[in-house]
Amino acid sequence: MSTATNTRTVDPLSEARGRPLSDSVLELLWRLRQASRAELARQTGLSRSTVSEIVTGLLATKLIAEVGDGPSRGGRRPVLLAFQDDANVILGVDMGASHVSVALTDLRGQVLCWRHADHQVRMDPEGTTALISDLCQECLDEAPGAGARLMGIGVAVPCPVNPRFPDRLSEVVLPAWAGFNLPEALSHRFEVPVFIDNDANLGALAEHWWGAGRGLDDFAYVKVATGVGAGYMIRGQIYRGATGVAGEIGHMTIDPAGAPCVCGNRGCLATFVGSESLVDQTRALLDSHPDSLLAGTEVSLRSIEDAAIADDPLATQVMLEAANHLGSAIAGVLNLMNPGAVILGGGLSRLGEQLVVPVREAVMRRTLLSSVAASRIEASELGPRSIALGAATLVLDRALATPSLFPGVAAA
Amino acid sequence: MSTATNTRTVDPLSEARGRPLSDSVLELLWRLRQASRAELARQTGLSRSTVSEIVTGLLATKLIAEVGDGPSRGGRRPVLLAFQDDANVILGVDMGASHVSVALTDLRGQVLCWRHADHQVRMDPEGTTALISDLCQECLDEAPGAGARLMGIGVAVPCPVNPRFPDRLSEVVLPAWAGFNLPEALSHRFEVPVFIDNDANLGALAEHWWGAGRGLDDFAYVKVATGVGAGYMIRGQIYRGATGVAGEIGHMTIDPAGAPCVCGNRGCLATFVGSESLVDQTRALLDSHPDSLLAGTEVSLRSIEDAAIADDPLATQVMLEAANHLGSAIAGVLNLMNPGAVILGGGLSRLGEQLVVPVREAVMRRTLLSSVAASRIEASELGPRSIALGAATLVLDRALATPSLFPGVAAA
DNA sequence: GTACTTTGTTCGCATATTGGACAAAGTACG
DNA sequence: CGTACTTTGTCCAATATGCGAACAAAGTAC
Repeated sequence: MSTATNTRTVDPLSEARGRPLSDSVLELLWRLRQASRAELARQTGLSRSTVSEIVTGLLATKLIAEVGDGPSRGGRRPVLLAFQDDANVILGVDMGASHVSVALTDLRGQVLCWRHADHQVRMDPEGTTALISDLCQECLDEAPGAGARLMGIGVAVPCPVNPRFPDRLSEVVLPAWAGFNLPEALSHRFEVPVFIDNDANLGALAEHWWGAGRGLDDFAYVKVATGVGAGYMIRGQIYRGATGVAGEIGHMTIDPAGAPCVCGNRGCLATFVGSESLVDQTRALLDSHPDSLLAGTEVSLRSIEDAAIADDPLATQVMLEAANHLGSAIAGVLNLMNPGAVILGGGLSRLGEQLVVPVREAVMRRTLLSSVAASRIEASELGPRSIALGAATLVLDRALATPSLFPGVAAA
Repeated sequence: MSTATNTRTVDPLSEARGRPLSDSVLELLWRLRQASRAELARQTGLSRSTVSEIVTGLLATKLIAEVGDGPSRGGRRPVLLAFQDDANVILGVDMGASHVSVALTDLRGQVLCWRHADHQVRMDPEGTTALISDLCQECLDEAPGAGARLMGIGVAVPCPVNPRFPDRLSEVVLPAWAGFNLPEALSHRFEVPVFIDNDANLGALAEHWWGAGRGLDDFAYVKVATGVGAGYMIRGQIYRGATGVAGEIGHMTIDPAGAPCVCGNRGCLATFVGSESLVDQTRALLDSHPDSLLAGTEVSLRSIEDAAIADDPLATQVMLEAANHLGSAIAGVLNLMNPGAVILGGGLSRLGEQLVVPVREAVMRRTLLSSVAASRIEASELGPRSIALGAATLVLDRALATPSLFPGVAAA
């Protein structure tokens, strides 16, 4: 009774089985973009008659449309059906520790509108919720007719999400948010279902659909920004662990003799590559690099990244060390989980190959098992918008798996 | 054309979807052991008429039987149906680096017959295959009528298994076995389907069905014996990674300044807790412990375990150090994967709490994230037979998910 | 122009499952 | 006891889903 009607849990595991085959037609057409009924029949294994019937139903929803004839394959020319990417829009919210971003996307992950604001999210649930609502509304207002076509909102949060209680944000990471129900607030305001998940998980989801993880059902996404976190795709689905805290790579022990960490341990990855640590390291080295681009400036993670991109020797050195430590942790991920790829995201991935190459080298130094060492290690293809995009994709993902989530599609 | 008809791949991912609901009746009755048709209808959500029809079919296969009336729930007394655990038998083969064990089980994981033989498996595919065949035959001969009721053979191998080519054993770990097709040989000899998987994976499966992992859909099993390996249950299924080598925990770096490992790296877990390392450590300490139980004996992993169980100070010290290093690696597993439990198996788990308690302490020292540190860490409940049992369970697992594998059940 | 191919629809059929009716067998209680 | 209600298991008609065959429309190949 207390949960809002429109707020959805993250992963309805119970419905994994017994999904009607007919649902896969829509998903397939989404993937193919365009196809004839006959082609859909061939690829789904359904009969042409069955596909015809399903297509008739989908045409009524306006999610697909007939768009003329295709080329003949030696007989009558097929009627092409096309998935209508603009039939609906989705809002994706990236709530960071100190910023909020909102993306309005179509059903192909195209960003139609983008809003970003710096805000101290951690301490201010009410203000943040109001800000998110405003940014969402701005996006909807900017795109003509978007309000009426909105099908859902996805939210990425910078803390673990327990799949069993997706509405409650972790009191450990965000104590001020205890008892505050962001999804319900958004669901009430915009009257659409709201889905929520951890930011690294949604980065992985975005890469799986649109980026370097396309075609891979098992890979890891490592987000290196203010903090470090990992998200996993396992068998094509986000993996959250038993209690939703899988991917806490930031507190892996890299060096038992390292510096103490806020978590109470020593030598955690976060103590080497967290933004605070990188800024400190940079400041300490400034004396011996008086001609660095960073000399005399207010050093921040972003300014270090920029300097490294500009080939500043000091910043490059800091990044190389960070890459080395990242490599140690990633070697552990490879040994334990054997992902098909490791995709590096977050602010540091702006460095591209400048980051990836030394990480690869560090991994090689730590894993000589040939099969493991062959794993792909790559930078994100999606850039800073990947988290908000992933949040929107969460909604799309659920809807294509369960078409009754689309407005206008009758529930099975 | 080249694959044997009866050799099955490990995990037919493709058939995950569209499984007929009727199949779940058998699985449910297996879980419940006894239930009436009405009870099955309530729990599956199917109508009583449907369940009745399905039950009629299953009765004909002798997999289930009517076993009298149950207590009334306020009306007519229900006819109890019982799963017939002895309707079929399964052979589980544990092929280690230097031993072979075979278990004959019923459909409830009960070991009906057990055979064990030491053998240098690594270099001798032909001899090992013959030995396995003989041990299997002995088990079948010992149990009356077992030969006719055999439904399948599961095989655990001490190397990674690529799900896409389950028949080919890793040339890296077992070079002499390259091109040798063990499953095909067994399938031809016994004329039943043969399933194969890695030993740690099957240890995890056994714990999931019969041991400390019951009721947990996400946990890790760590096998500490001659080598160290991990098997994962993820969402109730074995997880093998992108290329089947997930769980290579033995080559995780514990200490970057540690001793060199055969893998070319330094400070791997295997260099601390592998049998060779433990034997070496023990020998080195023998001088300073002249009154140890191990003094003057041929030290082996097994004798160290025995001595530790007998509270020998030297052996205890070696085990404590091993537990400490194991804890480091397990802390990494907890941080990365957030399993619901970590179950310790293999020879060292004979120590029980003597091993588990120091491992827990070491983990606590390395993971202070409250949610992670709360993870259960336990010793295997199944003992040395767990791997062979898991191999047999692999067959049972597949058959309950796909009843047409049971002899006598018509294919859908 | 003729023979073959491909597409999409229509229609009858097979299969799985449901829901209602019903008889058998029980309980609850005056 | 007898009556009213419950539960169980079966039978049967109704329904939904998907398939295959047949067919007309539209195209290609030569």
